[in-house]
Amino acid sequence: MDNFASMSSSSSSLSQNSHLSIFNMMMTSQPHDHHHNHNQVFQHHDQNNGYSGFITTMEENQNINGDVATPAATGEGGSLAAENEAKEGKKKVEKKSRKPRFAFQTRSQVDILDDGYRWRKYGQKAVKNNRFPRSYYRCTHQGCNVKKQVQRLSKDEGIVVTTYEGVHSHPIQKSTDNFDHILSQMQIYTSL
DNA sequence: CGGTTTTGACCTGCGC
DNA sequence: GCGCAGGTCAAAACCG
Repeated sequence: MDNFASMSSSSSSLSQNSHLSIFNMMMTSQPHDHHHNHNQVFQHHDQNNGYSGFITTMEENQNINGDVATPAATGEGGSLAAENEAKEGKKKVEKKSRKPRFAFQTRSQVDILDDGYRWRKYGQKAVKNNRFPRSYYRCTHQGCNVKKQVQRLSKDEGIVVTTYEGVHSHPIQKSTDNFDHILSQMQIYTSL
Protein backbone atom coordinates (compact mmCIF):
# COMPACT_ATOMS: atom_id res chain seq x y z
CA MET A 1 0.00 0.00 0.00
CA ASP A 2 2.91 2.26 -0.06
CA ASN A 3 3.02 2.24 -3.77
CA PHE A 4 1.33 5.55 -3.98
CA ALA A 5 4.12 7.29 -2.22
CA SER A 6 6.10 7.59 -5.36
CA MET A 7 3.55 9.69 -7.10
CA SER A 8 2.27 11.86 -4.39
CA SER A 9 5.30 13.35 -2.80
CA SER A 10 6.26 15.32 -5.83
CA SER A 11 4.03 18.21 -4.97
CA SER A 12 6.80 19.73 -2.98
CA SER A 13 7.74 21.86 -5.90
CA LEU A 14 5.35 24.51 -6.99
CA SER A 15 5.96 23.77 -10.60
CA GLN A 16 4.92 20.19 -10.35
CA ASN A 17 1.41 19.43 -9.70
CA SER A 18 0.18 17.06 -12.24
CA HIS A 19 0.47 14.01 -10.15
CA LEU A 20 -3.07 13.73 -9.16
CA SER A 21 -3.53 11.66 -12.20
CA ILE A 22 -6.35 9.59 -10.90
CA PHE A 23 -9.07 10.18 -8.53
CA ASN A 24 -12.36 8.80 -7.62
CA MET A 25 -15.22 11.07 -7.36
CA MET A 26 -18.15 10.47 -5.24
CA MET A 27 -20.87 12.88 -4.69
CA THR A 28 -22.54 13.33 -1.44
CA SER A 29 -25.16 15.87 -0.87
CA GLN A 30 -24.31 17.07 2.52
CA PRO A 31 -25.23 20.65 2.87
CA HIS A 32 -23.12 22.19 5.47
CA ASP A 33 -22.40 19.24 7.58
CA HIS A 34 -21.26 20.29 10.90
CA HIS A 35 -21.01 16.69 11.37
CA HIS A 36 -17.68 16.61 12.98
CA ASN A 37 -17.16 13.13 11.79
CA HIS A 38 -17.11 13.84 8.15
CA ASN A 39 -13.87 12.02 7.94
CA GLN A 40 -15.87 8.90 8.07
CA VAL A 41 -17.10 9.70 4.67
CA PHE A 42 -13.62 9.84 3.39
CA GLN A 43 -12.54 6.51 4.63
CA HIS A 44 -15.50 5.06 2.97
CA HIS A 45 -13.72 4.56 -0.27
CA ASP A 46 -10.26 3.47 0.51
CA GLN A 47 -10.57 0.72 -1.93
CA ASN A 48 -7.80 2.06 -4.05
CA ASN A 49 -4.38 2.11 -2.77
CA GLY A 50 -3.24 5.16 -3.62
CA TYR A 51 -4.38 8.40 -4.31
CA SER A 52 -7.33 10.05 -3.78
CA GLY A 53 -10.29 11.26 -3.89
CA PHE A 54 -13.64 12.24 -3.79
CA ILE A 55 -15.81 15.11 -4.24
CA THR A 56 -18.64 16.63 -2.43
CA THR A 57 -20.91 19.15 -3.90
CA MET A 58 -23.52 21.16 -2.30
CA GLU A 59 -25.99 23.63 -3.46
CA GLU A 60 -26.36 26.74 -1.60
CA ASN A 61 -29.01 26.54 0.91
CA GLN A 62 -30.14 30.02 1.35
CA ASN A 63 -29.77 29.50 5.00
CA ILE A 64 -26.36 28.15 4.96
CA ASN A 65 -24.91 30.62 2.63
CA GLY A 66 -26.70 33.51 4.05
CA ASP A 67 -25.50 32.87 7.50
CA VAL A 68 -22.04 31.97 6.57
CA ALA A 69 -21.64 34.74 4.13
CA THR A 70 -22.88 37.43 6.40
CA PRO A 71 -20.25 37.30 9.08
CA ALA A 72 -17.58 36.80 6.52
CA ALA A 73 -18.67 39.77 4.51
CA THR A 74 -18.89 42.01 7.48
CA GLY A 75 -15.53 40.93 8.65
CA GLU A 76 -13.95 41.69 5.36
CA GLY A 77 -15.58 44.95 4.67
CA GLY A 78 -14.80 46.61 7.92
CA SER A 79 -16.40 49.91 7.26
CA LEU A 80 -18.78 48.28 4.90
CA ALA A 81 -19.87 46.09 7.70
CA ALA A 82 -21.68 48.93 9.30
CA GLU A 83 -23.62 49.52 6.16
CA ASN A 84 -24.49 45.95 5.72
CA GLU A 85 -25.44 45.54 9.26
CA ALA A 86 -27.53 48.59 9.22
CA LYS A 87 -29.33 47.63 6.10
CA GLU A 88 -29.57 43.93 6.23
CA GLY A 89 -29.22 43.54 9.89
CA LYS A 90 -28.65 39.92 10.53
CA LYS A 91 -30.76 38.68 7.73
CA LYS A 92 -29.53 36.38 5.15
CA VAL A 93 -28.78 38.49 2.22
CA GLU A 94 -28.96 36.24 -0.74
CA LYS A 95 -25.73 37.14 -2.30
CA LYS A 96 -25.20 36.78 -5.92
CA SER A 97 -24.75 33.12 -6.05
CA ARG A 98 -24.21 29.82 -4.51
CA LYS A 99 -21.03 28.62 -3.10
CA PRO A 100 -20.33 25.19 -4.34
CA ARG A 101 -18.04 23.29 -2.16
CA PHE A 102 -16.14 20.22 -3.10
CA ALA A 103 -13.39 18.25 -1.56
CA PHE A 104 -10.97 15.64 -2.55
CA GLN A 105 -8.36 13.75 -0.72
CA THR A 106 -4.91 12.92 -1.86
CA ARG A 107 -2.01 10.95 -0.64
CA SER A 108 0.73 13.38 -0.04
CA GLN A 109 3.44 14.17 2.39
CA VAL A 110 2.87 17.84 2.00
CA ASP A 111 -0.25 19.74 2.85
CA ILE A 112 -0.02 22.23 0.09
CA LEU A 113 -1.14 20.90 -3.20
CA ASP A 114 -0.39 23.27 -5.97
CA ASP A 115 -3.41 23.70 -8.15
CA GLY A 116 -2.07 26.63 -10.08
CA TYR A 117 -3.75 29.34 -8.08
CA ARG A 118 -2.21 31.71 -5.64
CA TRP A 119 -3.37 31.23 -2.09
CA ARG A 120 -2.86 33.19 1.05
CA LYS A 121 -3.24 31.49 4.35
CA TYR A 122 -5.58 33.29 6.65
CA GLY A 123 -6.08 30.92 9.50
CA GLN A 124 -5.30 27.69 11.12
CA LYS A 125 -7.39 25.82 13.59
CA ALA A 126 -7.03 22.70 15.57
CA VAL A 127 -9.78 20.28 14.86
CA LYS A 128 -11.26 18.10 17.48
CA ASN A 129 -10.97 14.44 16.78
CA ASN A 130 -7.97 15.22 14.72
CA ARG A 131 -4.46 15.68 15.86
CA PHE A 132 -3.55 17.78 12.88
CA PRO A 133 -4.61 21.37 12.40
CA ARG A 134 -6.70 22.56 9.53
CA SER A 135 -5.41 25.40 7.42
CA TYR A 136 -7.56 27.99 5.73
CA TYR A 137 -6.53 29.60 2.49
CA ARG A 138 -8.02 32.26 0.31
CA CYS A 139 -7.34 33.04 -3.31
CA THR A 140 -5.31 36.20 -3.56
CA HIS A 141 -6.76 37.22 -6.87
CA GLN A 142 -8.75 40.38 -6.52
CA GLY A 143 -12.44 39.80 -6.50
CA CYS A 144 -11.96 36.09 -6.21
CA ASN A 145 -13.46 34.87 -3.02
CA VAL A 146 -12.57 31.29 -3.46
CA LYS A 147 -11.47 29.63 -0.30
CA LYS A 148 -9.98 26.33 0.45
CA GLN A 149 -9.07 24.43 3.53
CA VAL A 150 -6.54 21.72 3.92
CA GLN A 151 -6.79 19.08 6.53
CA ARG A 152 -4.94 15.93 7.29
CA LEU A 153 -6.57 12.85 8.65
CA SER A 154 -5.33 11.81 12.00
CA LYS A 155 -6.16 8.29 11.09
CA ASP A 156 -3.92 8.39 8.09
CA GLU A 157 -1.43 11.11 8.19
CA GLY A 158 -0.63 10.32 4.62
CA ILE A 159 -4.00 11.55 3.48
CA VAL A 160 -4.61 15.20 2.92
CA VAL A 161 -8.10 16.47 2.40
CA THR A 162 -8.51 19.66 0.43
CA THR A 163 -11.86 21.38 0.40
CA TYR A 164 -12.61 24.10 -2.10
CA GLU A 165 -15.34 26.61 -1.66
CA GLY A 166 -16.46 28.71 -4.58
CA VAL A 167 -15.23 28.82 -8.12
CA HIS A 168 -12.47 30.89 -9.60
CA SER A 169 -13.50 33.50 -12.08
CA HIS A 170 -10.07 34.03 -13.44
CA PRO A 171 -7.53 31.92 -15.30
CA ILE A 172 -4.87 29.92 -13.63
CA GLN A 173 -1.49 31.53 -13.58
CA LYS A 174 0.53 28.40 -13.83
CA SER A 175 0.81 25.62 -16.29
CA THR A 176 -0.93 23.11 -14.07
CA ASP A 177 -0.82 20.56 -16.83
CA ASN A 178 -3.55 18.03 -16.70
CA PHE A 179 -4.74 19.08 -13.34
CA ASP A 180 -6.12 22.09 -15.04
CA HIS A 181 -8.71 20.24 -16.99
CA ILE A 182 -9.41 18.04 -14.06
CA LEU A 183 -10.33 21.16 -12.18
CA SER A 184 -12.45 22.31 -15.05
CA GLN A 185 -14.38 19.14 -14.98
CA MET A 186 -14.90 19.45 -11.32
CA GLN A 187 -16.33 22.86 -11.78
CA ILE A 188 -18.74 21.46 -14.28
CA TYR A 189 -19.91 18.98 -11.76
CA THR A 190 -20.48 21.57 -9.16
CA SER A 191 -22.43 23.78 -11.46
CA LEU A 192 -24.99 21.13 -12.14
C1' DC B 1 9.72 46.61 1.13
C1' DG B 2 5.75 44.00 -0.16
C1' DG B 3 3.42 40.04 0.34
C1' DT B 4 2.66 36.01 3.09
C1' DT B 5 2.53 33.26 7.37
C1' DT B 6 1.78 32.94 12.25
C1' DT B 7 -0.95 33.13 16.07
C1' DG B 8 -4.23 34.58 19.52
C1' DA B 9 -8.50 36.81 19.91
C1' DC B 10 -13.03 37.26 18.39
C1' DC B 11 -17.54 35.91 16.36
C1' DT B 12 -21.27 32.91 15.28
C1' DG B 13 -24.01 28.69 15.05
C1' DC B 14 -25.38 24.69 17.42
C1' DG B 15 -26.18 21.38 21.08
C1' DC B 16 -27.06 20.59 25.71
C1' DG C 1 -28.13 30.61 28.70
C1' DC C 2 -23.72 28.51 28.43
C1' DG C 3 -20.08 26.10 26.42
C1' DC C 4 -17.98 24.03 22.47
C1' DA C 5 -16.36 23.81 17.89
C1' DG C 6 -15.48 25.81 13.65
C1' DG C 7 -14.37 29.90 10.88
C1' DT C 8 -12.28 34.57 10.33
C1' DC C 9 -9.60 38.78 11.43
C1' DA C 10 -5.75 41.37 12.27
C1' DA C 11 -1.23 42.63 14.10
C1' DA C 12 3.25 41.20 14.25
C1' DA C 13 6.78 38.30 12.45
C1' DC C 14 8.91 36.38 8.60
C1' DC C 15 10.87 35.77 3.98
C1' DG C 16 12.00 36.83 -1.05
